[in-house]
Amino acid sequence: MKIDPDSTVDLSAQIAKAIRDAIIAGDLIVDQRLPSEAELADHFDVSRPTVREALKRLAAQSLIRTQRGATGGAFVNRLRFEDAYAQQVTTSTLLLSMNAVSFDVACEARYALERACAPLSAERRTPDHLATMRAEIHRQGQPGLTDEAFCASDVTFHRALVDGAGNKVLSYQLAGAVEAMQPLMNMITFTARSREEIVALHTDIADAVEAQDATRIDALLVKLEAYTRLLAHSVVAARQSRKNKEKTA
Amino acid sequence: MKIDPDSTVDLSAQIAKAIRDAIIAGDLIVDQRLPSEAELADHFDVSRPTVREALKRLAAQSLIRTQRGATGGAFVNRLRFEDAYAQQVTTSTLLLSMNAVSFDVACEARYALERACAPLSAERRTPDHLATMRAEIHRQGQPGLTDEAFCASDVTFHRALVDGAGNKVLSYQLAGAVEAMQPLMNMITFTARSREEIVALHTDIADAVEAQDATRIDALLVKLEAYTRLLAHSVVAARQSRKNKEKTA
DNA sequence: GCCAGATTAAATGTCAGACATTAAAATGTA
DNA sequence: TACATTTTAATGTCTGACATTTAATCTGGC
Repeated sequence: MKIDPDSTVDLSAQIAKAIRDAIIAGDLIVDQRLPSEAELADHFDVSRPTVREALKRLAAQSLIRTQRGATGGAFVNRLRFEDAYAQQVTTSTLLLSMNAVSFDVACEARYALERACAPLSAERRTPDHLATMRAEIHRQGQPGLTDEAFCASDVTFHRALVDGAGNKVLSYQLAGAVEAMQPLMNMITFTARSREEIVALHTDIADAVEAQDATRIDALLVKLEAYTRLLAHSVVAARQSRKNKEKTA
Repeated sequence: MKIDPDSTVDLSAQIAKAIRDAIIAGDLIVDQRLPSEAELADHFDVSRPTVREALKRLAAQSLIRTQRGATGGAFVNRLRFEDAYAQQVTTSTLLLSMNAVSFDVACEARYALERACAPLSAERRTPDHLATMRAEIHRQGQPGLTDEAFCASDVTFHRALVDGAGNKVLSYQLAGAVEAMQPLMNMITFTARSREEIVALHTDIADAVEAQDATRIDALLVKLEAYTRLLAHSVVAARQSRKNKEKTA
């Protein structure tokens, strides 16, 4: 592991990269302890604060964890699916908001991916997944539910559908796509009428999943996507007309 | 933005979280300059090194960038799709290797997602995408190509297919799934015979994409997935039998 | 001999102050 | 005005110190 002290790049960034590469290459294995900060400082010929900045960079990516105390230090972290989920959701959310990704593009991506899960989910869903879906459908029918809570329940419902595929990698990849949509979905105001419509579709989907009818799930997801986009467009249109009114007034 | 100095959590982690939350909430907008390190240290009532550790954490997630000089400082970074790609690939790769995800599970996820792109790609692919696919097919047919180079070309081919869908969000989500497979694919030794087979399938896929025949693309991807898994299994089997031989010897 | 408590040691966490380096802005000059 | 120089404000880095945490070790009493 070496760095170039003459490079214009931050020393801490270089050190972080060197260690990260070692982890990716398998030179440092899970739960292995890195040398102490003092030893690393000595090795790279930099000061301890510089090493610390490098370690914090790695910690931010969940690549290492640190423990204080006598036998403490920095350890290569086993990257868990849950940790990766959280990061992916944050990244995806920011990506959508900062790049002004349109509702349609995000929605298309989400449903395309979700439909990819449908056949596997039809085949492998467990009673647990079905139970979660039914429970969320029930929650979505409750009067007095805020729009935020409705959206959150929607996310849980769809995650159950995705998790039903019984493929952790698939679930991980989709977590970002589904959850990153939530801020966009939250802009929609769900009327009693539209909630009824969505709950009906969700019920049909749950039935189809229970019946292990992949074709039907796919068709229902297409319908749900179309309906969601219709709702979003009507919100945009309503805003537009309000704007025009204010202009003429 | 506040932190709790009595918490057992690192101050730098708390500060990073506070700033990250502010960015996600939209309180800090793209390209906005954060207060200087000295000002932040003052605000949070900590020392400059502590603030710096927090900023490095955010830099590691591409949430901020820093500039030196008189008008320098830390700026909220526009998270670009390319930056997010890179991070997602790193995370996905580690996730697969550290959690001992089986070839079959990763492969299933990858092809499920890729098939989700197929209909869109059939509809929207441009001459550029087709050209890339043809070029990579040609490269894959060259004799003397290393297995690594063959795999890399395979990734480029499949990314062209995915990008053909013309949905940046979809491309982003799939980058991880496709590229993270590469280390696993690299374990396979591609014989001349198997390369021929793959090139033939790739050619058929390119033809189907050009003909905008979504159904055919889907069927070919299913075949390609089956063949890839077959190859992987034969490698595993070969290794197993060699092992047994050594044992008895 | 063994256990509980005190001590020690080794590591990270934090701080203070200094200097180096960078790059833009302000200033001076032909 | 155009160009070279100086100033300035910021990040990057270093040194050295102290605080805190935690496990291992030592020590005294039973």
